[in-house]
Amino acid sequence: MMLSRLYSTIESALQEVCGQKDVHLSDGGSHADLSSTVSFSLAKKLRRSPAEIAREMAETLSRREDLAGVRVEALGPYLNFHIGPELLETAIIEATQPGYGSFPAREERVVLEHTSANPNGPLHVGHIRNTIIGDTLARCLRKAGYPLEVQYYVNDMGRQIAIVVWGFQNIPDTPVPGEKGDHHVARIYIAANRELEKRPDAVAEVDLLMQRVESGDPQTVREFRSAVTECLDGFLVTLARLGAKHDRFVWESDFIRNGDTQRVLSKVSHMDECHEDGRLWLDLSAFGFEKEYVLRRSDGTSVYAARDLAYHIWKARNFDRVIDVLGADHKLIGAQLVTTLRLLGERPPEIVHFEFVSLPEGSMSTRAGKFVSADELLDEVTRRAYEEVTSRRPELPGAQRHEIARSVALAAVRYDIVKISPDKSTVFDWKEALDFERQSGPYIQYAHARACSILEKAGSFGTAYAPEDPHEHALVRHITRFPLVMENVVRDLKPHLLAAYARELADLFNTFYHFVPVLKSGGVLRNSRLTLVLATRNTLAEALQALGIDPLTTM
RNA sequence: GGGCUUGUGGCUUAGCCAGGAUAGAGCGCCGGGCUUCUAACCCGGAUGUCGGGGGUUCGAAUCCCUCCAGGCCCGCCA
Repeated sequence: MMLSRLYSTIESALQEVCGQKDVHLSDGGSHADLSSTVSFSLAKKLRRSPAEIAREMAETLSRREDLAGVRVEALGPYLNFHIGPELLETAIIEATQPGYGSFPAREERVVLEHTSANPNGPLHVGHIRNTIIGDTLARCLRKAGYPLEVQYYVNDMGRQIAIVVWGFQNIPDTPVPGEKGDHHVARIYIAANRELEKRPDAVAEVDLLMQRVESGDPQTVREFRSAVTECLDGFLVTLARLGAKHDRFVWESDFIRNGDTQRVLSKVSHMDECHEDGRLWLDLSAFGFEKEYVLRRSDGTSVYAARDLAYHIWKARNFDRVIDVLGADHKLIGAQLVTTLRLLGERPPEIVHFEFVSLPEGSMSTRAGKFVSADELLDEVTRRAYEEVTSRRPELPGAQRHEIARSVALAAVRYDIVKISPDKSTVFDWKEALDFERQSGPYIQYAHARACSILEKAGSFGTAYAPEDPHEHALVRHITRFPLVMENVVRDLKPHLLAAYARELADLFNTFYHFVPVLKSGGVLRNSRLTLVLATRNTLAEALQALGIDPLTTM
């Protein structure tokens, strides 16, 4: 908080001094805490050299009361701001407190939808990119003080589900002992698709199921519900293993049953863009959409887009900020949805799109049975983590080794996914998934565990702030930036920024650890270093928790 | 064909929206470091036309145009 307030103080001081709004203020990199390149743009206006302007501005700014505690200096054309020791000391002490990086409670109610995979087979390594991005954002939003509800939108009446139901009716099913519901549903779904390819005539039976479920035929509704529930129960187990929790599961069919879909369709029918020719569709070509946005079929049944519209109107009216995490394949439909909601005068969602995860042999497909399931991934990574823990800490009891392995595996999986910017498509790689070294979740956990170990051995100590080593200063500087990073993550909805921050903090701590003795130092130096270790430990823990990773105290 | 998006050392990637100070990392490679607070660690080295070309600018990985390559989308599916 302190640093972000300082940022705006410096910004307005600069604006006053140079008389323009854009003051080119940015992170000072390795040169300073903050720096400005405004002298370049002033140089042209004033017809004087940038360095000269910077020097004068530095003098003026140095005399300002509101910048007390900040050292301003000109280095060539650059205007550098160095935050003074008193301010840093306050920030470091703040960083030792639980909840560092959190903000006071806010009024704005937020709803975040993530994962929402079709219940026709287990979550795979593509789906969990959605889960991990979504859950990390959820944790960050909560930490940032927002009242948040996390929702899973259950697509319980799509064609895929009709195929599953048809499969349960028509495919001989031999139970597999110990098989999870979602894997069972996938087995039926894959077999049903194969069968339907052989018997195209049976497709009409699937269509009939879809009509019956929309009209509310009790028997069909029960069969759909039962298939979906079986799959969803499997999802719940996987989601729990991933550390992700939804507050509410919203069933798509509810928006048919409660009349919302009908209501939105009748509202839409009065729009200028609306056309009815048996079907009901919107012409959004004025907004750059070539394709017709069909909402109701000629047989009278609604299309996914119509139910989605009803769902989003419901969210818009009950929350102040609506966030969806969706795959890149939903970009077009998402943009159409946003445009339509705007035309209807409803609050559109902020959509976080993530690009696809594919396998080395090509794209994943539940229908074709070509996917690596999240359960498989977690099992394998946990197995490897257990091997690793056992070879490093053979003296620990088995139960504890299993517990550490579980946490390490989750850290590896979550971090491996969240560290990559969502707009990069990726290829799933077992070697990378099983890597517990640098730029991994376990690496950051390890730094945390090391800090814990020092603090445990230290016993009680007095708080102090007297950094002298460059490694200490670097650590201090990074720790004080944490609240700014959290603010950026929830503003821009970019969880990978937090992943990068945590890894950098671990890097700096490990270097500090190597070069700077803590327990062996004495007097105020020892207390100062222990305070810094405590601040690091706490900041790492806060960041790890926001990433959904357990801050292990030993590993 | 049209739209969206990505292209940064051998591989993976940050930085790009809000243009500036030697383009950061990791893996792999080469060479070092455990009688010292947990070596899942640390230090040093080699490796870069920031996809190609043009433009804007005092200054471009970053902005604009264009071309090339990959991914996604373009259904009365979800």
